[in-house]
Amino acid sequence: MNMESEKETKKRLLECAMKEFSEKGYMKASLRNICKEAGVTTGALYFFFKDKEDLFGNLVAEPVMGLNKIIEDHFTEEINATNKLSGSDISVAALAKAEGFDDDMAIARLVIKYLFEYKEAFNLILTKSQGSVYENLPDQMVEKVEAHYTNMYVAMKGYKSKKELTKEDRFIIHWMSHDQIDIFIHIVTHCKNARDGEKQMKNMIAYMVGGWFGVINNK
Amino acid sequence: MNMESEKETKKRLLECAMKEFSEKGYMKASLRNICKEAGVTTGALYFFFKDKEDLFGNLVAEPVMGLNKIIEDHFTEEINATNKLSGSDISVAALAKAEGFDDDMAIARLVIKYLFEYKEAFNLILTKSQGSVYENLPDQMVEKVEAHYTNMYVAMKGYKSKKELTKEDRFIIHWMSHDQIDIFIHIVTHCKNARDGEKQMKNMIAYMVGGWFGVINNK
Amino acid sequence: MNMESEKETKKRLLECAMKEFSEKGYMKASLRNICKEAGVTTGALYFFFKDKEDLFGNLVAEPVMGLNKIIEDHFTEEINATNKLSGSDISVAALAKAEGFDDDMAIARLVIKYLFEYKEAFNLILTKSQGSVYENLPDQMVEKVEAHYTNMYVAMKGYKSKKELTKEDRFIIHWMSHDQIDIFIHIVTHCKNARDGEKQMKNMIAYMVGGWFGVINNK
Amino acid sequence: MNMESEKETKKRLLECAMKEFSEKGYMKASLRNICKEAGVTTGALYFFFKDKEDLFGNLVAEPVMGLNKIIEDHFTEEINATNKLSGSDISVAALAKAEGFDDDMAIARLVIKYLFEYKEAFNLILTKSQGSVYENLPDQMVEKVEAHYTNMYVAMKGYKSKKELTKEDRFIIHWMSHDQIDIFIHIVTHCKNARDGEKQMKNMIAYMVGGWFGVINNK
DNA sequence: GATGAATGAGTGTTCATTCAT
DNA sequence: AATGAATGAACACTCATTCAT
Repeated sequence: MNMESEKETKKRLLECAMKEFSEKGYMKASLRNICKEAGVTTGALYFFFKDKEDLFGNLVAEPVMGLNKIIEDHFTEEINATNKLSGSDISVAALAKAEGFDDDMAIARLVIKYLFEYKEAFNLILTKSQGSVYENLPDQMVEKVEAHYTNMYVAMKGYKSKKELTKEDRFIIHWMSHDQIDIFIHIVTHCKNARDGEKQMKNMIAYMVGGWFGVINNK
Repeated sequence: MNMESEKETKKRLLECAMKEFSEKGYMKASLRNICKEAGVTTGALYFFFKDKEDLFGNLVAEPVMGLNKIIEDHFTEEINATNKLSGSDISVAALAKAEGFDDDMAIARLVIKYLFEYKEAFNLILTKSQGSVYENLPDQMVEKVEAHYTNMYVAMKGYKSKKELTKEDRFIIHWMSHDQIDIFIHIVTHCKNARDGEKQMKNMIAYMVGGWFGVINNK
Repeated sequence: MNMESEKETKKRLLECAMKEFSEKGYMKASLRNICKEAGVTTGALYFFFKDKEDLFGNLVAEPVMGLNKIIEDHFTEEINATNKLSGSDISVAALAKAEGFDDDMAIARLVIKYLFEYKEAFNLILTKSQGSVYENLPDQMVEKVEAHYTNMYVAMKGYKSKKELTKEDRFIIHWMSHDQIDIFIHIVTHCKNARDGEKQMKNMIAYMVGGWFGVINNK
Repeated sequence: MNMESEKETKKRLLECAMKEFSEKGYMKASLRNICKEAGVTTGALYFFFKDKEDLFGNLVAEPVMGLNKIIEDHFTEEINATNKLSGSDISVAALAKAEGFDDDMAIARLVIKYLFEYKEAFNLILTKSQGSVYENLPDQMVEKVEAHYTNMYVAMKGYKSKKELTKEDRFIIHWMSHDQIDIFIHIVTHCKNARDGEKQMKNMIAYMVGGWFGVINNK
């Protein structure tokens, strides 16, 4: 068990952990099983990882941070830009329409590419993390998108400020933000690779853009 | 513990189970806790319920079946109707456009009303059932809707038969079916009552209808 | 395992626990071992006791409370009595000398009798409780005695109030309080029964009284 | 980690061990923690020390041996001297009274000075050694003192030989020996330095001497 | 109807220790 | 002189479930 392993034990543990977590979910996954599968004792696992949460974290932390960075880099600067324009002129609406969604497609492509780079990890977080600290990740991402979408919505509706938003406005904005994230989740959990993902995304963007106009023009 | 309880034990167990499952989710819920809260021993629970799954089932089975009936009553007969029409004439598209969504709003109203009648139960199934046999209920409902939506999609696209459906078509149909169900879930988990739910639903239907046309007219 | 046990399992567990704790001390005692010895599974133990601490508590809590009551009943009322006399007259010193120690012998007899009633338990607390919540019990008892002894010391020294106490006074009072408790501990851990304990106690009281006068008359 | 450490690793390990043992006691102390604190791996510890017991021993063995030597140098020669005198004349009692306690004060001063020289170590042995081979050190020291005190007691009582000692005599001798050791323990655990220790000791010696006469003159 | 007792397998985690390099 | 890796046994504790009464 020396010649063959040589520092690969950790890798093996991570692989087996990925398998176990993927099959049973965070809570039902058994560290004993992971170790048995990896051919080591439980003590070995605790040499490499602090605890169950840490083991799971080693599988998903990096991808999550990378994704957060991508989203924040994109949306926060966009929010700043929009805020500077706020209250200015009619072209805001036009801009939102014309450029907003093109932009979205660009970022979406980026996100999808990233999601598939770490497909396994994101599948884990998105569908098997209940019980871990990552179980609310989708919600957290929705929150991040929501600020951006609120601005877009205000512009497209022709509101002069966020203060004009009704309770119904806020509800549908939340839904659309949720749905945007859900689209990404759906793609990464239903497509086998990034190319396929991007291909399907075209229709989904069309769906979402159609949805937006449906909402904006409603009543 | 005799005069006061008398056959109310089961009711009390169900109430406490609802509370425990809602707070901790199916897996983390402890039967011990439920019994302690209900003021009985674990043995009592096993007199009324076969096991943990059965206890959970008693909380949600009826609402689920009721919902299934509503959906099936509506969609299966519609599918039959559509199938008889299949391949016939241009009016199908018109019908889909004109009546399809009106119809959808009607059924949606029905569904929402029903969901809120058993709000607690549906919240349970929809957000706290991981680990139980109900964890895939949303997916199962998506499947049911999908057949109906496939027909609608075929009609609106002007296809002569389902055989013309591409892989991309099937993918977006699946997504839209999923999204339809998600709309219901979103409403029942985010609105406090049926009236509020119906109110928010108008925008969501607009979103969905907009999305459909976005997809149908895409490219 | 039914006919023979019949509600005696708890008793058997307590007996085995007493044995295990006495042999290995609180920390090194193994619940597994206790259960094995008692012929039940670990789950059974947890039916009767909340956790390790609770099991230990069941062995010693009652005796401890009883002892506390005896001590408090005796000393707190005596402190009240002394406080009412405070600052009054010379007879206080006389009283302390003449009656103080007689009184002590009376209470000592009471305490010793009680200690031997629960000999095993007190041996446990006094010598094997490290790691449990009872590990500081002797210190706590010292504190209780200390208030009483401070009053006695003040009276015997002829001080008008506690404010006259020097740092050295306080130190020796603490030591003598500690020693008083230690006498009880010594007796219960070195004598086989109450009769023997009382017998030895006479000399120990003589030692303590002699010590007091040695201190009071010092310098 | 080379330039700076260079053979200071052992010293660092000992320092960290002292801290850990002092905080948690022998049993609860974690070698892992000690090594982490010292900035080395557990393997390093095992290069310098055989095992946990050996590590603890390295902190306390030398002081313990030193103390033993002081006590033995003093008491054993005294016992020899007394033995030679045994059965001789009345002056023995006088000697015991007059010189015995003066002598005790001298040796006590020596002991206290030594205890404070290795204050940390003795605090460790005296209050944190449960679970290690040193846990009975106080008892061992009591044994050593006991032989000496037996002789003193015989002399003061005017017995012609040890054979006259009753069970009660032996009991109170054991207690007084125990108390003598306890006085040292109390001082080293309650005083901050040797000067303070010696100061408080005067009263304690007065207490002990008073106690002795109380016992000798009893009944 | 319900209790009280008990099972047995499982959980994550910690520990002192070992040893090839 | 020290590391990094790994062992293996132990730990307290929790769980759903069973069943005689």
